[in-house]
Amino acid sequence: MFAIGPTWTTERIELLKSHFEAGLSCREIAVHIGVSRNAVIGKLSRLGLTRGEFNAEARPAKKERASRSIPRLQYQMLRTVYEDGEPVLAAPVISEQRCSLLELNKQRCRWPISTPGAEDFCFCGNTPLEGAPYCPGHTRLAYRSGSRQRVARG
DNA sequence: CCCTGATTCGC
DNA sequence: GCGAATCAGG
Repeated sequence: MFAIGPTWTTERIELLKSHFEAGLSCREIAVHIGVSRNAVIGKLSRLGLTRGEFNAEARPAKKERASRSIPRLQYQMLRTVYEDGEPVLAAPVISEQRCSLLELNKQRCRWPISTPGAEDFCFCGNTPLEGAPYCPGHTRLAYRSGSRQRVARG
């Protein structure tokens, strides 16, 4: 396949901004592009596209960060090493009704089927849940509630 | 308890 | 500059 050298290419950045402006969460953007959530946030911050960047201030140091203190960090790390042990993989959700942005409607799952450098920017287009922007399968992935997206299930 | 956003540090 | 780690809030 195509070996991706540079992490953030122009297409990747455009995709990042597109999804960011589309209202997608950093985690969703990350999983869509194929990078980590922090990578997306880091790049966004570097690009100056942070969502809380209205004023160039108003948030210097609300409570002062006591250097590298390790208060409740341990439990988070334990959770990570116990639960997470594998990278996030794309979901094998069957999207036969893929559609373009123009064809995207309320009756279409708006899951960005986009590849870094792909010419065919499409969406899932499946029937979404009531009140949900994604279809049941993608909703499960987008909002990993109840069970994590660990195992990929069709 | 889990997730999301933003900042900071290390490479 | 990129990514992971860390902190803080919802």
